[in-house]
Amino acid sequence: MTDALRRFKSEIFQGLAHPTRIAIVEALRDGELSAGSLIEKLDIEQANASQHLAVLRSKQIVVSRKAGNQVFYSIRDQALIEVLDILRRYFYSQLSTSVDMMKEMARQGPKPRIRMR
Amino acid sequence: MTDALRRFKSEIFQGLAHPTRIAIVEALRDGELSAGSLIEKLDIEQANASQHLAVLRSKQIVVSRKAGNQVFYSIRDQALIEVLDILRRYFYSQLSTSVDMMKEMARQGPKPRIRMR
DNA sequence: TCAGTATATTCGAATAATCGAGTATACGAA
DNA sequence: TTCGTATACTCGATTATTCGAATATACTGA
Repeated sequence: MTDALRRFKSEIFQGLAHPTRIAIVEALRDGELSAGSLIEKLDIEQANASQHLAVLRSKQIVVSRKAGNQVFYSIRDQALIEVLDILRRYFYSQLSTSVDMMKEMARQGPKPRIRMR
Repeated sequence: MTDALRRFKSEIFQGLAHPTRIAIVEALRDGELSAGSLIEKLDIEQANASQHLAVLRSKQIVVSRKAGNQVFYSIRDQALIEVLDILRRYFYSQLSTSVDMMKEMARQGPKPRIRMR
């Protein structure tokens, strides 16, 4: 049983292990949004959004509701928001002492990946 | 800054996105352990353990301390334990209502990948 | 120095994740 | 039915993760 629990947790973590998917979950924090609203709000490709939403669905992180020809997504459990909040605090507490963070962020720069706003 | 925060979170999640690494973090819950103790306790290959520990180190999830011949690992921040606890509660609350969980768990057993929607 | 123990790293193969482009499906309105 | 919109899925290429095996490094004690 413990093993199943660990697999379950790792699936949740895997589901959240991408910046875009975190952005999606955070965007849903205050309530459901249609896939289209998410795409617009996050400025991502439609196909990409759909793929990430499929991942979130498969890990049971979000649930979807169909209304007419749109699909509304919402977070399945508030616990996940709690988790993100804990990590936000963790991030800032680390920031004050950790210069390694700079390394981590710089690692993103040199390669063709451009981001970093 | 929001972007960096999301990348940070996703790195943490990625670091925890493997059952073995979750087992390691849980084993460290009550205090530091040497790499050897972890290997024995979790019954995993030495090289594999070392690789997973390297991941956890690179994501700043654990810190290591060298003492003579051995290396002791501990969790960098209690926040991560909190996160695991939240997910444990989440798991059990889902269990009572979610039959999909069984599918998820069954998927882990035999080799053939079933694709269900 | 050498031998033994503890841990880390490298290698190569297998698997999985990711992306954009293209295509398919579902729905509402005409 | 057909059209237009919203969303999902498939494909192929690229990159990342994972594993065990082998090797390397670091430390201790003789």
